[in-house]
Amino acid sequence: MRFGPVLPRAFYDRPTVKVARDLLGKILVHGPAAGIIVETEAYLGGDDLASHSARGVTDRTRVIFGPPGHAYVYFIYGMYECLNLVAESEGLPGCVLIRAVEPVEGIELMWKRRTAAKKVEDLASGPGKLTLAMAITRAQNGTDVTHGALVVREPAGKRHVEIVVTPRIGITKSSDRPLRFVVKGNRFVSGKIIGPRMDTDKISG
DNA sequence: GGTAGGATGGGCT
DNA sequence: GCCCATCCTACCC
Repeated sequence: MRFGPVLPRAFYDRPTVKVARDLLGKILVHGPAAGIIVETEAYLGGDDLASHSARGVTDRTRVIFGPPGHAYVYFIYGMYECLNLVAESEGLPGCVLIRAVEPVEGIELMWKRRTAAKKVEDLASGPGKLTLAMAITRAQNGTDVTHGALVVREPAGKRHVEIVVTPRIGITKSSDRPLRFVVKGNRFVSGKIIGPRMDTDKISG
């Protein structure tokens, strides 16, 4: 087997910030396509007004309040879809937006799916780009990511990842919180600017 | 190297 | 009717 075991539900059944940090370096797999997760954002419950869950349970947000280890895929700006992984115990909101992966398998397929990409770094360096590259759509909304075609695996060999913490991208509400997590120095992250570095030790949860 | 503006449609008030 | 957890192109240094 090319990668390690699939992450179990217990991995996701924890505080959202911990799940977001620990997902860095793990392998997102969808069928023949796979990539190393290099950038995530945490969307919390409580007073996090940037979260889709902030206005309560609706048809769209139901999955965020459901059991951990499921995919929340939403449609944005009339054109794109974004992948989240649900954290926290059932009944509590919390999810992790996957913002970028470093392609490792099915790269030829990704080139076909991402006709606008000019270099490898463009294939999946953004939440809308990676769903295109990996063919993840709203068809996967609500699916269980602890088994099946869409899963997250441990990497083949464990290695330490250094994490940079910044504010989240593209939001206006609750925009000052240190809830974006990036693999330090990785060139497959979204955008050109990593953003202001914040104090990792101040993260709680 | 950089950025401004448009595409495009679902969710919610 | 307004607001988006975005991306791409055109255009300008």
